[in-house]
Amino acid sequence: MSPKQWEVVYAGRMSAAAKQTGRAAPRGRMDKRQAILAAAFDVFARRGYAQAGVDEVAAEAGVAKATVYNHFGDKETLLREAIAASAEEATAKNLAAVERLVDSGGDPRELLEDVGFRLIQCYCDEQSWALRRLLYAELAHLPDLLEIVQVRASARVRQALADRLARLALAGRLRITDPDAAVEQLSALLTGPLEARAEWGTRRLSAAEMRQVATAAIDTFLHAFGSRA
Amino acid sequence: MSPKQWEVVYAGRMSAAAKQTGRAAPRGRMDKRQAILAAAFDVFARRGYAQAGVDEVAAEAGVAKATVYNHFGDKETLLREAIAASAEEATAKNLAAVERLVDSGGDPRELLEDVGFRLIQCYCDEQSWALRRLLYAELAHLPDLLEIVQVRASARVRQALADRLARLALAGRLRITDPDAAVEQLSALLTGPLEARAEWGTRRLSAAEMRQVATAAIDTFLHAFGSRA
DNA sequence: AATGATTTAGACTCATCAGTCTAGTTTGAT
DNA sequence: ATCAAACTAGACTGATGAGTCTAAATCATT
Repeated sequence: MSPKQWEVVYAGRMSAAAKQTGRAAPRGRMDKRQAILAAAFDVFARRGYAQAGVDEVAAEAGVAKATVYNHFGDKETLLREAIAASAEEATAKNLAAVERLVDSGGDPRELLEDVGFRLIQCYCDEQSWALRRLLYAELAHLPDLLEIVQVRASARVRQALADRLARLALAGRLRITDPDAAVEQLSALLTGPLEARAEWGTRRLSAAEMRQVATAAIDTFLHAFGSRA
Repeated sequence: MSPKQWEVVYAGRMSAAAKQTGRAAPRGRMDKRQAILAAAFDVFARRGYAQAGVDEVAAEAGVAKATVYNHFGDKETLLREAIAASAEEATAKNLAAVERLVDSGGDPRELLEDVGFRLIQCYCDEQSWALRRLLYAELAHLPDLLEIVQVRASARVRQALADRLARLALAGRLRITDPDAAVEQLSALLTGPLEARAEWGTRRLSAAEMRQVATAAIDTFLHAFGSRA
């Protein structure tokens, strides 16, 4: 990649970060910064925040420890930024799945099963499990992590899903009075069974098993919210 | 309490622990042991495993640090035992709720809503959130915690619930083919919405809100599994 | 009262690790 | 080619905390 292109990425991220958080603008070269964030997330996810050493992150990022401190100031900020970046990434994938929820005239069951399956795939992604683990783990002493993930990830996906369900209801494909309540039930049905089945993220699920969970979830959902119930 | 009574408790716990884990028998006086376990869980839950100091646990238990080591050998064992004890306690409460699920001839909706509400109350207990947080947090580097909680807590409650649902189905109050699948859907509907609503355990839910979640869950559940669907 | 096990306060060792500092090297832009 | 900013290796400090040890005190039992 040429220097010009890096600049574009750099400027893009800077303005986004500035708008959203008002934090001091990141300094230093962008490729290093990205590498550090990725390494930090991996190491934190693998070892836990307290057990992870900044030296270790630096080593995995192929960077000197001082560079980490030059970019992020301290370990806590590094965690926050790594989590925020990872959450952003995961959200994008989730939104892409929700976007497929458009009425194409066919049986809504098939459509919902497809989108449900895709959402389950997102949820079962290794990084996704790691993100939730990290969040749960550090929530007690870094309560502001919640805001990062809830506002910038979870709430956005729910909002998008509610919008799509509302449109399907308006088109007569579903019988929904409160789209938010419907989303609440749907996402519970989709993700609830995964905790136990995937053994809280320690076991990989086969595509078949994920499909099965999606089918069961949509079946129950349609009994409650389908138009020809 | 008299010394005799302590002996009884002591022996009881020893044999149970020996059967289940094969760990070395606990030594020392039982009241101290209990106090340490309770304090350890509190401190670990409040600060996280790595951030918690054994000195801190000892202080909160009103005990010398050496006593902690005399009872549990090291910090990791202390965590395991504290989690196991807490999980046992939580399971007992859950099972008590499930036990109320008996056909009394009336509308099954009311019955299910009552039991659902009670299960939600258990789930939203401060200690219950702390337990899940701790579990999630340390699962990555102590995988055997999963077995403790899954086998001795989660699975037992699901089993009991499946049994009760099967009896209701047999009595014609529900239309269920696979009780395990029904339990999976039901518990997803009951607990799924709580994560977001309780902001992952950082916010206390009102009884009214818990009731509302229970009502919505049972409503959806009965659309799918009620006999006069 | 005697005894053996348990508990206690607190000092102590040793390892780990966040964060700093230094002195020299690389890099990108002009 | 030059310059300033970014990067590097690695030594260093200071704090924290797990686990041990000791000598005295307390407890339960006989």
